[in-house]
This record gives sequence, C-alpha cells and structure tokens, in this order.
Amino acid sequence: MTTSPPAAVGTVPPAQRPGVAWTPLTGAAHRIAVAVLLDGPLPRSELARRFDLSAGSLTRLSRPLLDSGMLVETTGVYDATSGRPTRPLDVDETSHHFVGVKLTATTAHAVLTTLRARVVAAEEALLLDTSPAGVAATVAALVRSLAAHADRGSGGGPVRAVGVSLGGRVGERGTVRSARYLGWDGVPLGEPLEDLLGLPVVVDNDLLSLTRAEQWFGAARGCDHFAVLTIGEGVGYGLVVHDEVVDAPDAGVGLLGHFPLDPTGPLCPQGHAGCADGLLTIGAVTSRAAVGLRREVRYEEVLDLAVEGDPVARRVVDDAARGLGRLTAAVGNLTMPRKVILSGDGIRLAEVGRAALLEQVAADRNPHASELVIDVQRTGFREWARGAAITAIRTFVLGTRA
Amino acid sequence: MTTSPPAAVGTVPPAQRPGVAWTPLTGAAHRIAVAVLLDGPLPRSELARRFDLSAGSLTRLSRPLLDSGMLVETTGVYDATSGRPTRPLDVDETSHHFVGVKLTATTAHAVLTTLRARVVAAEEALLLDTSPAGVAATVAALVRSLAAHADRGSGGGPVRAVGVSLGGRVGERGTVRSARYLGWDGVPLGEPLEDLLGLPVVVDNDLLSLTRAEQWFGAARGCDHFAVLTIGEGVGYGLVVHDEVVDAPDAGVGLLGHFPLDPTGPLCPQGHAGCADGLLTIGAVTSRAAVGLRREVRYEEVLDLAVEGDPVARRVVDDAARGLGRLTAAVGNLTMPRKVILSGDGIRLAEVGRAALLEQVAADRNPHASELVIDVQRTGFREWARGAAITAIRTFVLGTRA
DNA sequence: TTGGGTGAGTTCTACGGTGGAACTCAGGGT
DNA sequence: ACCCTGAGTTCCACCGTAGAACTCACCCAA
Repeated sequence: MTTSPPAAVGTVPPAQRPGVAWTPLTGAAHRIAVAVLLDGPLPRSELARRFDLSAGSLTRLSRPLLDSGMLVETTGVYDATSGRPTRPLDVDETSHHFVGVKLTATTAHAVLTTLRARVVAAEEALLLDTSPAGVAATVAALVRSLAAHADRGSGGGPVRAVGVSLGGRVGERGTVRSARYLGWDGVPLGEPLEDLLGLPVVVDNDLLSLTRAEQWFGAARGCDHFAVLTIGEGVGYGLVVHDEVVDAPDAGVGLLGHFPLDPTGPLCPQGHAGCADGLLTIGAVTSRAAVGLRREVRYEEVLDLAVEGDPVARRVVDDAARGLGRLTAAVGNLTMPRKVILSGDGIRLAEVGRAALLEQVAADRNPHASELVIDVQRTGFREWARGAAITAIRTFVLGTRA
Repeated sequence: MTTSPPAAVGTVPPAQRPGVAWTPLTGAAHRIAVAVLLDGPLPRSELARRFDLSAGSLTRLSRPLLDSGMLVETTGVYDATSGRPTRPLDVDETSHHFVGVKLTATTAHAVLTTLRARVVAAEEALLLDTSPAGVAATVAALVRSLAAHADRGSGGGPVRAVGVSLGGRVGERGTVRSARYLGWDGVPLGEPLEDLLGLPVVVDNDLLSLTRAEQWFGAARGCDHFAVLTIGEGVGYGLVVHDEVVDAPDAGVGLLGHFPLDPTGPLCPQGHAGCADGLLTIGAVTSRAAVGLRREVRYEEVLDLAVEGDPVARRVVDDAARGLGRLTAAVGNLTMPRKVILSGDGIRLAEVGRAALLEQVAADRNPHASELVIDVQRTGFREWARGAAITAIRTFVLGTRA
C-alpha cells in the first residue's frame, strides 16, 4: 500500500538531487542501502563480506546509489589497519524527513524525524473530536506544521511519509479494524489522510510499531530475538523472533491483559484474580494505593511515596513489580529471547520496584537458564510517536509495512 | 557436519540409478526437490507458481532431477480442470532409508523409515551399559540390524543417514554437551558412531528433533507458527516461529519444568509450589495419587481410575490437566501460535482430563483472542525415534542439522 | 625521499540462472 | 472434426555475479 510516489507537502523542497527511490531497488542493492541506513557508515569491503558478494559487485551496486545521492561517501574515516583507507558509504539522514503520530484517546502526539529516526521536532494536539474526520483533520494539521518546520530547516529534505500508530487492530490500506480507545470499528484512516496530505500514510498498531522501532533504531538493534513489554494504561507485548516481528492476529492488542500473575492478587472486571491488568497498569496501581492510603493519588505520587518508604506505596509497587517480574520471566521462559525490553508510560515502576522485579524474575527462571537481559527503557509519548515515524521510514525504505 | 558422502552399510545396495545428491543442488532446484518431498506429487505448473518461476525454468530445473532418478513423474493423476493434464513430480520414498534412535536412561528405541518418514520397522534394545562406548555399540547394533532389514526389503534403497536424539544439549559435530539422564557431559557420540557405521550420524536434542518432525512430517505440516508441549518424565517444549524452530541456548532442555502453574499446588524439590514438574509429570501424578489412594499406583492405573470415577484419581488428573491447560494458554498468549501440539508419553492425561484442560485454557485465554488449535497427539517411543529419523532425513536433504 | 607492503576499490570478461516468446502436447467441449 | 485451454518444451536475450588483473591510497622502513 501507499506506493504512490512521494510528493512534497507545503513549500517546494530545497535543492534536491534527482533521487532514486528506495523501493524499486533490486535485491542486492536494496540490502546494501538498508544495511548502510541501519549500521551507519560502512565501507564497501565490509558490505561485500556481510552479503557474500565480490568486491566488483559492490562497486557496480554502489555506483548508482552514490550517483543518485541516496548514499554518500564519507571522508576522513580511516581504519586502524594498513592498506588503502576505506571510503565508507553513508546515508544523508537529513535528505528525507518523516512524521510519526501516536494517537491516544485524548491526544495526538507527533514528531518530525530524519531518515535515521532522529527526532527533530515534536508537537501535540488534543483530540477534541474523536470522529474519524476530526482525528484526520487534527493529524493533518500536525503533519503540515511539522512539514513546514522541515522545510524551514537548513537544507533538509522534505517529509516523505507519515506513520500513524494507535492501540487497536489495523487492516489493509490503513483501515482501523477496531480501536477500543477511540471507539472505532472498520474506519478508513490512511487513505483519507493521504488525500488530505498528498503523502504516503501508514497506519499501524502502536505496539508492533514500537517493537519494529526498537528493532531498527532502538535498544534491540542487532538483536534478532527479543520481546517488548510495556505497562501504562494497559499491558502491551511485542515479540521479535528470527529477526522478524511476530504479526499474529492477536499481536499488539493487549491480549496479555489477563495473564495470571498472582492468584491472591486483586480482582479485575472479568473476575480474574491477580491478572496483569489488575496488577500492573497505572490504574491498578493507583486504585490499590488509594484504598490503602485512604485518598486519591496520582501514579507518580505512588512511586514517589514508595521511594520515600511509605509502607502502602511500597507494598503496592513491589507487588506490581513482582507481577511484572513474573510476566517477564514467563516471556523469557516461553519465548526464549536474548533480551526483554521493559517500556511504556508506567515503566518507572520497574525502577522503583527494581529489587522485587529482579527477585521474581530470578525465582521464576531456571537457575540453569541462560542470562536474560532486561532493558528498562524510560519512554514517553515522544517514543511512541517516534515508533510511528519509524514505521513510515520502514515503508519508505522497504516498500511494505512489515 | 556429517558431510561425508553417504556410504551403504551391510550388503551392496540394490540396483540404484547413479543418483544426484540432494545437498549440492542449487537454490531453486533444491527448493523444488524439498517441496516435492514434503507436499507429495506436485505438477511443474504448481511448483512454478509456488516459487515464482517461469514454466521454462521449471522444465530446465526438473530435468536433471528426473534424469538422476531423484524425482519421478507420476502417471494417471489428472486435474479436474480443462487443458493438458498435469504430470506431477514425486519422490520415490523407498529409494533411501533412514534410521532414527531415541535414547532414554534405560533403552534405545530405533525405527527404520523411508525418505518420507514412513516407519518400516522398529527395534529396541536395553542400555545395560550407559557409558558412551556402550551406548554407541548398542546403537550401532540396532542400526546394523535395521539396515539389514532395509536391504532385504523389496528393491528399496539403503540407509543413508542415522539420527540419534536424547534429552540434553547437543553441540557441534555430534557432541553431547550434557545429558542428565545418561550422566554425560561433553561426550562425543556422533563421530564414534560414524566411524562404527560408515554412515552420516546426526545427534540432536530430542525435543527439537520432535518439533522439526512435526513441522515436516507431522501434525504441523504447512503450519509456520506452532508450539509442542510434551509431558512424560519431564515437561518438554518446542517452538516454531516464522517456519523455523527457535533454537535458543535454552531450547529443548526442560527449562519449563519450574514454570509456575498453581501456587496452591504441590511442592517440587526446588521449593516451587505447583510448578510444571510438580504437577504435570508422570512422577508427580503417580505420587500425588499414591498419597490419596494410600498405595502405590502406576500412571496408566491412575488414568484408568479417573475414567472409572475414582475421586482421588479424578482430582489428581483434573488438577494436572488444569495445570497443562494453564501452560498451554500461557504458550498461546505469549507466543501467539496457530496451534499447540500436546504430546509425550504421559499425554493420555489430556484425554482423560480433557474437560478440565479446555476449561482452564478458556479461562486463561482472552475471549477476544483468535482460536488456538489444540492438537493432542498420542505418541510413544516410536514417534520419538521417528523424530530422530526425520532429523537424519533433514540432514540428508538440507545438508545441515537445522 | 623513495620504494615495497597492504588492503580498498575499479574495470572488464565469462558464465550461469532467469524470463518470455513461440511452440507442441493432451485432454474436454461443441 | 474443430477449437479451447492449460501443461510442458525449446530457444534466445538479458542481467547479476564472480574472478582476474588492475589501480589507488596510505603506512612503514631503509
């Protein structure tokens, strides 16, 4: 989808070489371009080794990429070895920009990034009107504003594509099949936005988007087998095996919410005792704390109180952290990843309750199991939006949403 | 490994065409041959569609395979459609035979199979001497006996490779890195056996072997995302994602044994309450039943008593089945497979306790989750040995153990 | 200063796998 | 007897690749 040729939005793009599109590249040339994008400046010799190609083939393949300006030769980077110095190939990351928009029930968070997913600017807007047309209008306004920012930037390239992520299932051609928070069901979002903006728009599930973002430009670079767990309003889960995101029908839509963690724990609306939703989410933590503290509290306040040693907050936080540890260990035991990335808006829990978390992971892991790297990533809406931008980058570079 | 040219064992092989080996085939020809092996007779036109090749390429690619006798043209199979009838390609599965041997603490179970993993004969031998040399001698005797059987068969081809599977980690070149049941640690098994037999020998973990067997010639044919759970002396687990077995360092060595299932359940030696080992294994079921029944009982007897309505046996079986249901649901929730295959020597539990099993799976699955196919496979040692044979077939066909 | 060593990158050619056009083949339907 | 249809064949042009022979750019040592 969204294979229409990228068109600039807003003012005319600054002086830009003719440019070869990434998508129609042949197999080997495409692999080379992607490798350079992901792994920074790389000399032709390294690329030849990596893809098992001859040096001659690399010269042949890289020339049109250089001629079109898609890749550039970096200068001044020398290897420590003897022999002729390498002239590594690199991408000019500012030659293309992307906008990522993360939709929540109330707000649209947007970022402008370069081709390498470096965030250049950020904006957000309240979603006063959550009708499809209203959301599309808000998103379009954010994109236009950020695109204008990109055009004002010092010689940078225009916005090439837009990524939109939300909690819900997304089908073909940018259609939102169901989005609980927005109350949508079978709503076309990508195509109306493309019509409004004249730009390719990719709509994707927020968790799959974040997971792919970690894979390409995040904490899981170079790791072909990892999982992402997020806690916030709900519990999110993404899985990458064999260097590919697991995109099963159930992926990314919070089906882990009722994973049993502690049968003595609090009840959830569906009658489960101590399931993930009833133990780990921001709402679960604050409402448990409120019961003990006999007053309403905000999430950050509970965490602060726990740090200060308040017994109620400490207990609530540690219980939740133990639950998260159990969930992390279960993911580790059943999917056998090298790494689990803990993330989400409520993930400070994993820092405040770190001891309880690690204790539970250790208890649930087989002592003979190989080490499981647990990587806590403080993320906010900016990272979710960046994930959406990376989905747009992937579409631009790969030609598909996957 | 085991790339030495296959040599016949025992008598001279019966009249055999020159034969092209599977392994040095080029990419496309190899894919075609494997597809024909796995998916039965296939016409060239179907193969061309499947691999996105032109009809001309298919003629070119299939000719040497037919000339060498690796593939044969089947006759008399016509499509229902109009046009010229197809002449599907097939393999002559009896042109090559394989031996698979499953090692337990006390016994070596062996089967002789065709290229399509059809079991032709089976034998077993007690492992009176569990020293590496003793086991190798026993295995070699079994292989020689079955190879002689293959030679006596009506014009069938000789044994081409041998697969050995056991519970434990297996390293490079057929070295057993650790095998709890045999008390081995860093024991070379594959190479001594190759020397004894003059045949390629592949040693593999029994669970990965069984999982790959289900993938190629078992209940998971054509399914690119499934899990295998076995219960017996221990709890086994294998996972296939993106059509490839997850071969992490922890795969196949029973690390799920202490997966928490029921915190009110019985204790295991490591102090876990209600972990998988303490609830699901044959030993756990029989010892719990023995406590309630005030006498020693065998596993099958417990299951029979449960069928007859004995309250103690019923309770023990249902508790275990619920635990298995919880484990199955956890696998489903965390790895999102299309199918979970329940298997192993103790799997009759899943039939006798079917209601409790399904009830627990339903309770732990999100009601909005997509359907999870639960496939209970009554397996015995014959299937474990067949799994080992399929590992040998894979090595013969693919040239690698994976 | 100069020449050799070294590994990066280029040029050119032979080769092998591929698609596609034009063809034959073997059935069914009218 | 004729055409239609889809399977399979033959042949040729094309394209991506490896490999050999080459140049290039730097370091080092005499």
